[in-house]
Amino acid sequence: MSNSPVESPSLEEAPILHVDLDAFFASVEILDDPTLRGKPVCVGGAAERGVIASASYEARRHGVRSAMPSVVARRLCPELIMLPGRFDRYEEYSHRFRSVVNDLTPNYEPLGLDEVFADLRSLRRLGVNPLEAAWKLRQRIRDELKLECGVGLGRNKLFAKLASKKSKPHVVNGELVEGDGVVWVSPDLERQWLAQLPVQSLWGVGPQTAQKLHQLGFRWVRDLAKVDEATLARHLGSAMAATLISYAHGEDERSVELNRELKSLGHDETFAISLTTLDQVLAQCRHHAGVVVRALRAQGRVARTVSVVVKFDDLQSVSRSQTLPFGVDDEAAMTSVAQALVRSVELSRPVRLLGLYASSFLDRAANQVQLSFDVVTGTDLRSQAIEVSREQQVSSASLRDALDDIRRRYGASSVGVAADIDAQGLRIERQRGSHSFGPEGPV
DNA sequence: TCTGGGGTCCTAGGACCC
DNA sequence: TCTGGGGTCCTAGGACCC
Repeated sequence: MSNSPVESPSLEEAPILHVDLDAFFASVEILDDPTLRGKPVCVGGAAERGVIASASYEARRHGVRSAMPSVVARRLCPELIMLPGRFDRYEEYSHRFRSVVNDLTPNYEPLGLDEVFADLRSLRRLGVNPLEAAWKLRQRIRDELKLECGVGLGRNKLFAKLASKKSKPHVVNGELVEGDGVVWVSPDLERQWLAQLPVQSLWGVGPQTAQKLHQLGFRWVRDLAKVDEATLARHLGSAMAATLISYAHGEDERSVELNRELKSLGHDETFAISLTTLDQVLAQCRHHAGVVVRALRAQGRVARTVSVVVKFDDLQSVSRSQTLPFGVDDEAAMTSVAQALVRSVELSRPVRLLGLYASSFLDRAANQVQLSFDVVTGTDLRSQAIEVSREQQVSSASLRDALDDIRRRYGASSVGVAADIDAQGLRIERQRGSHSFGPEGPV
């Protein structure tokens, strides 16, 4: 992989830049504790159900990778140092990282904490050379943050991202090979990559889609360039088919989007020991609701849609959601809705994960106006104090309606079951490996 | 070896309105 | 009496990304 010096692209040839910090969480931990340097370090859950979120290159030499179950990582590397993660600290570094990018151009789009895409086209008037800008950016990140990174340049997001991946260090036969630091995808390289890359290197092709494509006989990006779109759409859906065929021709219309609005937020937890009683599940709903409403308030948002996800030990998951006529951001309301939703799920097996998510956001201020409007139409208000208490009444009446609605949607019988379970306390007992609950016997 | 927690987007079907 | 087609919103599930 070489970029000869004469091949210095113009902004038209390399308008999109992608930066990716190396082993971000693990690198921050090493910066904060230099005694970790040179050791196999990773950040992630150490418990039985934990996975690796970030691994130092020393850990990667032993085969440890992010998204790998921690038990596997420990087997591959018994001396692995596993750290729980300090996400506030990573966010601080992430802000500093974005601030350095912002000095180059404000036209950037973050992806997670450790990546950004930037559109360099607005720098045309300044006579910016993309390769020089990329090297300078990389050097500033090294100097000011003491973090390593890879930078990719390309005609679009597709190639910029493939390039930054290529620019990074990688492990070959247990040995670390330095990356190039900055990679520009020249037209020659585009052709070479489109011909030689496996389908799973494309954005959006994960294990499931890769398997489907393999079964259809498509292993390489070049194979996808010859496919009939309608045929592919029958197997992957129309959006995925159109996207992959575009990518296979080197086309990617995605723009660098500034100031993307948050669309949902939530909290979920995989329990080290699965929950086996309704009381435990309801208590977790309350806990999750607290986390979610604090995040909502920090964003100045209220959410109209509340969703819960329950994942069982067999990894099967069930979701329930309800869209309210008003937004919520208080713990009691969020807890009520979450608990009503979770009661509509048949909890006959141990619960491995519980998730609670909020979406369909409204501005907090807009929501108050709406609640006030409801009040004013019905009443002649004489004081702010009364208005506030009436708002609460309206809100709780609407909330009652919403809870009734959830019960209605899942039928009177499921309400009855839920009520019975509630009254008697759900018991899930292990009986010769199977589970039963309440008076109903084995399920 | 057996899969986290933060998110995004897509699909399909049903309800409802015009 | 039976029937249309499009648009929007909502719900459940699935796949993917970092």
